[in-house]
Amino acid sequence: MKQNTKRSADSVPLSDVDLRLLRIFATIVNCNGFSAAQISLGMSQATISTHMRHLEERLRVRLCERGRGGFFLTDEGQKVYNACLDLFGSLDRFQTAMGDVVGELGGVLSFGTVDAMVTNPALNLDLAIAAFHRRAPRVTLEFDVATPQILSQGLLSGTYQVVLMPAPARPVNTTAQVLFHETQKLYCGRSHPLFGVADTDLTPDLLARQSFAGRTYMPRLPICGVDFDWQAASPHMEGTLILLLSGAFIGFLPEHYAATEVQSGRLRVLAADRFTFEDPFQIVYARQSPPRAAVALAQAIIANCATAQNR
Amino acid sequence: MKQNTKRSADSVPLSDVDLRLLRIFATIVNCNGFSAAQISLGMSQATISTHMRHLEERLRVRLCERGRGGFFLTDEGQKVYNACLDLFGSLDRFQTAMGDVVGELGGVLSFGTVDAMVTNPALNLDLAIAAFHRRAPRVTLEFDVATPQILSQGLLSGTYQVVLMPAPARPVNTTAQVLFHETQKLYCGRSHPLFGVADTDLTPDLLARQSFAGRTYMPRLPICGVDFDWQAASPHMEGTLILLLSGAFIGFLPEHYAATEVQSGRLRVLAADRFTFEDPFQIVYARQSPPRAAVALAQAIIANCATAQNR
DNA sequence: AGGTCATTTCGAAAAATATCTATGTTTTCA
DNA sequence: TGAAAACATAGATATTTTTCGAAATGACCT
Repeated sequence: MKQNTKRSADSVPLSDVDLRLLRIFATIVNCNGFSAAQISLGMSQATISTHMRHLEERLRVRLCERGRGGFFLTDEGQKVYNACLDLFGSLDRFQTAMGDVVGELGGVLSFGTVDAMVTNPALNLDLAIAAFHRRAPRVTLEFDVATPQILSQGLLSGTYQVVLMPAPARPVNTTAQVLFHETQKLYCGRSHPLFGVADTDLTPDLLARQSFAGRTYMPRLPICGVDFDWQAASPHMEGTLILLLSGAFIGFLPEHYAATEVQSGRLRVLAADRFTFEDPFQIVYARQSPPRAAVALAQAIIANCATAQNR
Repeated sequence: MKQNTKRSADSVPLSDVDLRLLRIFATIVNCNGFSAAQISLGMSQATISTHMRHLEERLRVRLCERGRGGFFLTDEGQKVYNACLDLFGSLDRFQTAMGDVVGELGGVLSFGTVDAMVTNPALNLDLAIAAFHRRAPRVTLEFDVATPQILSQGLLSGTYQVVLMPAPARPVNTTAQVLFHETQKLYCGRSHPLFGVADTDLTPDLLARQSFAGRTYMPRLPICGVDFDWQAASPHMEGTLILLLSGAFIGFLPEHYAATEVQSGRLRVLAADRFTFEDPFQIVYARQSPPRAAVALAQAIIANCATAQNR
């Protein structure tokens, strides 16, 4: 018998055995060298060398330069390495799915959120995660911080299974629940010209003339009736904060996030009553066949959120 | 040496060797039985049986019932099978990426389109595919027909690399080019009350009172000034066509698609001059790191489209 | 030139895998 | 009840894979 089997030497590698080579390759890259990878891989460096040769033969490409001059990836090696990480992600997800089938919560769960969620007093993310880990101790939790765009995209592409993000942009085919509303107020730094101006003098017109620092992903529409003059933008809160502290810009921050800076006198609220809006936040996960661990995490977060609209 | 390595028996399977088992499993499912899979797999039924046992031991779940009573998947087996198809898709994509690195166009390329694209005279999809295959003969082309929603979602999740769909809903992080405009006109079937009515008597008001069959994914807004009475919807053209032929509904179809039915007298245009609109169609693919084969296919389609706005 | 470091190559032994043939077991159907 | 179909199991064997130790290479430093 045995008609096909043997992988034709001219075809690209991939399949079965080769997967191990890819894992070895990735480990070598992480360890930055063959010798250093010995411990991680638990094999002699002679063996490692052999494996690398096999992989490079399959791919017909040199993946890394090595030797006395140091270890570094070639261009192709970099691409392959990236592709590997993607692939391993898929394999993780498969493993999670497998664990689901068997009934045990296991594998890897990727959670993504926008930044500045720690200081939020209503959302007890730490407690939620503790609770989740108690309930699903064998799940490896991957915690990532990114922009809403990246998050919703990653949710669709499977990079994230659960995501915490502002509400306006809910991706299709997902289940979402609004968790809380974040109060955003307008601030400026101590050295900003408006720092000493009385609230009553802060006309929309005056504010519209100031350099404004916004969130990169926000639409540049008028806010609270003011058509701000976007002169800077940052995708995250910390960036915005620094811009404001510089004294060159005014901009919005979540109240809880700005609180400490306000107390220390480095930041000031501008007409708190007039320039404020509520940003709704939601917890989102895939609608069809979300891993049970994903649902568990979402529930843990909802349960631990003080102001959650518990349906 | 050798500290970890060995997969702990209690952990879920996955890894290296097991991948082969999954492939075997999928083949068995496709063949609907062990004996039938012998030829496809090129191994004796005894061997196949052994493999299945191994897989089920790893997963600690019975995947299928077999025996004289017939072959069928258990619930778990069905889930695993689905997860497998996902996983194989990821592996295909990895292989494509690998081919890209080496410089040869290979692997699998998934193309998705809405239906009723064959009869479109401007778009020479057949020619485009022929040209693409000449240029990239080693690429396995997967051709799928689906709704715009599914298509744009699949584009983001990596299920499709290239997609042909109506223009309004372009997903983020993609490259798109409008290819052509499809002329949509209003039709009704031979047995419909309006079939004999003169065009001049077809007032918007009269049309608004007819039962209307629309496309599932279209927003239910007024079209050409008429607020149609949605009483049926289908996600594809063929469904819409049957609804119209039934004589119970009026509805829009692409002109080229309705042409044959109009000629045979089974369909009639309703006031062609007044009730018509142009639906723009676009070719879309991922913006960052699209496989080169994807770009090649997109270009082939653009090149072969008569009315393409060649930038 | 000599020494060192990182890797490569070689050859052989051990371990794991894959597969077959032949023979049971179970279930269905006549 | 018995034959046939579909699968399971056992034992034997061939093949592949993995790994290591030891020696070789080759660049770099002094």
